[in-house]
Amino acid sequence: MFETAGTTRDADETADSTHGCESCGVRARAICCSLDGAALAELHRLGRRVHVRRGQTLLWESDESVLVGNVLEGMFKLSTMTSDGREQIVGIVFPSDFIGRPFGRDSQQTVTALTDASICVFRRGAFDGFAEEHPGIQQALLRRTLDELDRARRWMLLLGRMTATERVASLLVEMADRLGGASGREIMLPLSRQQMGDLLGLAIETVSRAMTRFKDAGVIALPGGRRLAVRDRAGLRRLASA
Amino acid sequence: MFETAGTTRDADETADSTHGCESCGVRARAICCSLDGAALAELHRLGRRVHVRRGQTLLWESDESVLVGNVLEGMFKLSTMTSDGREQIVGIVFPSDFIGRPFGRDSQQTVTALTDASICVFRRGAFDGFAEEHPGIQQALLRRTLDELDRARRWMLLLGRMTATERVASLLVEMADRLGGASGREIMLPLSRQQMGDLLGLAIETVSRAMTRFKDAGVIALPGGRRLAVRDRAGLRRLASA
DNA sequence: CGCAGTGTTGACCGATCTCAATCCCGGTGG
DNA sequence: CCACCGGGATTGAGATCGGTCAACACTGCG
Repeated sequence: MFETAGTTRDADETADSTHGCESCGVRARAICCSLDGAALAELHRLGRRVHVRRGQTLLWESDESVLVGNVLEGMFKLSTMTSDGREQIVGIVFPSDFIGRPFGRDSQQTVTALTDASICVFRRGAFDGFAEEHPGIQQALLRRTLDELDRARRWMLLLGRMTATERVASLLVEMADRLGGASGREIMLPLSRQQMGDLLGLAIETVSRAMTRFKDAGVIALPGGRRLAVRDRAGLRRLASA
Repeated sequence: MFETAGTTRDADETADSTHGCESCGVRARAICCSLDGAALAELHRLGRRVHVRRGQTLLWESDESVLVGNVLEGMFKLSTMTSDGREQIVGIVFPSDFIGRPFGRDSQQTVTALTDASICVFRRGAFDGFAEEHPGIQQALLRRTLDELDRARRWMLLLGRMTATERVASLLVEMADRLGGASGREIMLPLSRQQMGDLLGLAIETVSRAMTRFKDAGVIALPGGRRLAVRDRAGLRRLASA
């Protein structure tokens, strides 16, 4: 579900192209790492850097896919909704990850910033054209998409077959792995309880109850708000089973 | 979830290469459609045609991904399991679809034939090497994988947020669209009730109950066994909501 | 200090699961 | 032609997990 750890900084809504790709923080990890100088310069001319605020939506489900891009800083959620408004988060996007649906088609998900964020965006048509000319980009995208598909399918097991306890524990383990580093260290959850519920297919209260049970069992600590520290990683992993 | 309609014929377990790609039934739709004569001949030399029986497993979850291929005839399921044996079907594979995980990595799913089937298989290493040399293949794979990812994510909405009724109705609608053609026509479900449950994240009894409710409501007919006729497609679609 | 938004807790309800009995269809053998 | 058999499918009864509704607590901020 999660791809790469990343940090968030202040952001504003201006667009600029003042920085070259050389200074780009995700240069080595994003799909552009497959490009050499000339091609990179060409791609650079097609893109611009955009800052978005937490909560802002970049693409709407079933609208035409007008833009694609790389995440530079911050995190996004991908979500879909039923016609009556039930929401399911289908992916979390981290810095260096790719956003949007290249090659025709409507966007199948809504893309919303979970934190203030900055991205390097391209008009979809222009990007498609560039990709046609540059197999390296398609190759990089392919590998990324295959990984993403594996992750989505693993999540289907969670949604279809796991209990609430297992789901919440799985999420916390993944969070800790991604954001936390050493055990015992405190991390800041990037998701509200509601968003955790939307990701896990659970009601907000069920998420909350599971977490207090884990806290009472001494497996985690919740110093308040979105702060989390994993006390017993093995125990938590056991609760996640899978 | 489903990609292409297909038929099933008798099959045996022998492998052969007697037929050229020209006569291949999925030539126009599989990823090899991106190849010209010479490259196609080269790929043909790497592959062989294999027949498998219903129930036979090609790849096991978390084993090394040793082979990939194109489905010629028949259908497969992709599935994952929890450590204690709960199963989730994460995809159904139809003729002309691609099977397996190219580019390193373990297979993340078990691939099992739902019907007698035949496929055109390659050793994964050999296929990877070929793909490196032929961007067209990677491009075709990319488009396919993007579609598959969209489908997987749509299914996540079903698993995470839909009721049992909606799930079963959604599946039947999709089945009818894929296999049925005209409304009222009878189709043969490729899945047992158990497999429908494993795909929908439901207990077998829940699937069965939903179907009899649909039958009693006159929306579908169940002439017995795996046979199904959709009587009121609009009504069924309404039950599927989404 | 109070307000608003978020998170927690409790009580209750209902959808879905589980367990178990029965049914039905297709195939087999007498 | 029919009785029997086996496996999948259906049906029923009861248990349970998670959802819903509602009250309350906490946190951060003006």
